[in-house]
Amino acid sequence: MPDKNDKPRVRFAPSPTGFLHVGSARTALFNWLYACHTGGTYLLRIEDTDLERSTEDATRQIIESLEWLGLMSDEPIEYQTRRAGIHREYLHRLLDMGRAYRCYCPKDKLDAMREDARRKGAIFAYRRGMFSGEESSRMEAAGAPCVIRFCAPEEGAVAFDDLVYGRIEVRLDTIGDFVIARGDGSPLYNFTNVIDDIDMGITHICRGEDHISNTSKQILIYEALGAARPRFAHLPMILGADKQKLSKRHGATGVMRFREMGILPGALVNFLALLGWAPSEAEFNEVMSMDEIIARFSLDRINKSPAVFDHEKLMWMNGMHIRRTPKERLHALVEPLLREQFGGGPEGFDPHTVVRNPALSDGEWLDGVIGLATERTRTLNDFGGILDFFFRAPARYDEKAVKKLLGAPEKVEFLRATAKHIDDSWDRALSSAHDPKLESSAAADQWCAAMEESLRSWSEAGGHKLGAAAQPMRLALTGRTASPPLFHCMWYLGRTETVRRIEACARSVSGD
RNA sequence: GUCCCUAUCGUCUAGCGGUCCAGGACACCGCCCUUUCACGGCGGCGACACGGGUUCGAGUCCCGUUAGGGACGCCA
Repeated sequence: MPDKNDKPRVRFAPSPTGFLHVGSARTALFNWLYACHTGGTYLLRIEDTDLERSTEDATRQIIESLEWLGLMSDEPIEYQTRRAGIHREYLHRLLDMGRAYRCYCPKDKLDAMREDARRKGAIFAYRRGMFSGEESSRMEAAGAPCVIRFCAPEEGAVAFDDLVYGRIEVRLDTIGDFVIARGDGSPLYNFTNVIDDIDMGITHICRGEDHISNTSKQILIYEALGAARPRFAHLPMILGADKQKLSKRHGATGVMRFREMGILPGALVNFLALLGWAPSEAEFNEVMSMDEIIARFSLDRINKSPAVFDHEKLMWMNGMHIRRTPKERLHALVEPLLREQFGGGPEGFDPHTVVRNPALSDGEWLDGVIGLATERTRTLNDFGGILDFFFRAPARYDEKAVKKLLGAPEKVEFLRATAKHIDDSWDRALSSAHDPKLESSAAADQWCAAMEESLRSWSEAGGHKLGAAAQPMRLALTGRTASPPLFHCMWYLGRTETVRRIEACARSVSGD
């Protein structure tokens, strides 16, 4: 029996200063995938030590986003502000060991030194002793506020083997005595992050590439404390179309925005997983479920180069996921959207505004209609636009199409004759779909096939191709030249409404 | 400016010294299926940033150049 103790423990540690960004979501995802693949544990830690910028609202939104993506913590969520005792304890330990010290150097002096160094093209690394004269002692005696700095070694180098980037080495003379606690005593990121990772037993740290330069500082703290350092895996950045780091400027970047756009969480996860990572198969189906991704995932196949977020590909992938979603699930997702757009109470759509085939139950009808749109969508929000004519008769007809398809009186006459034929043969087509054992959608298919055959032979007998009859009818029924399959539209609209719409269109076009 | 990192089709990527006149996916363009749109199928367009090495042989290793990104906080 494998021991949970030798399994990886990973965490996602967002700071609640705004909504969950897709870049952060991708970091959370990779941690989660690694934990799932290895049978390890995935934790969530809210890094809210920056009281100025952290908000409860952001915390709530981040958790909501993670829940939606299915990336929730295996253990209760940790909040850094509730761990202050631990931070204090370690801070004193470093102070007692002489690996940290109080620094009274005023901010303006610091700024001047930084500016000076930059002008000379040098690295600014603050060192203990740079401000320790009389003034410093006086301030200390007066109990002035001071920051606490980590006492960093000055010679040699820190190195670590990044699981993605390989060996990274940084000279120690580029790292100064960095601040680990503010003037008010509250601890800072580079410190709390390390302490919490030690305390929570984190074995692998997977985070954005922008943290590479923090890593060497953090390793120094691990070493000062004699703690085992975790393995690091840095993820390449996600870029916008302009190749700049993805930000609000690039439009939708918040995870919840994608939900509003009608993106499926599984599609976003799938898309994000493939940004900077690819399975080992040379050729593979890019459309994958979470389980398929987990099974293939490994850190050593993560790319080093940054990736541009391709919105078009996300849309394509979302369409693929919509088509893979089981009927019932899709119905549950789409029905509220249709209801919102076309009205109707909790009991169903208002029968006075939605005229439909009375032979079908509410459920059969909605399932059927949603099924007609499914392969035509890229987002959940597309359903309404494709199916609108089922919920209300066309208010006007595509002008160019009217001119082309119904521009002559004889064409309008032919449309009227077509309506009559549909009306006359409706029930005959129905008899072929009579088998009560047939599922509703199969019955619909049979009726459609029968009706198509009927209309085909009728129009061919009159010297017309099927399309000559079908296209004007599509226009009459939907107001457009593009729609789901015509006979299915007729079937779900029902006999009365189909005939009514065709006549209404003929009247409207001929101006009487 | 300094430090770190990166560099294959427009985009996401496969490639871990010969099997690559570079493979797949999105997008785009044709054709097929077809009553329209879509789905699906088939085909096309399209890349190893540049220059030096190393090697019998380099997209693959090394060094430069160039370009891009990140970090240089009492933010995380």
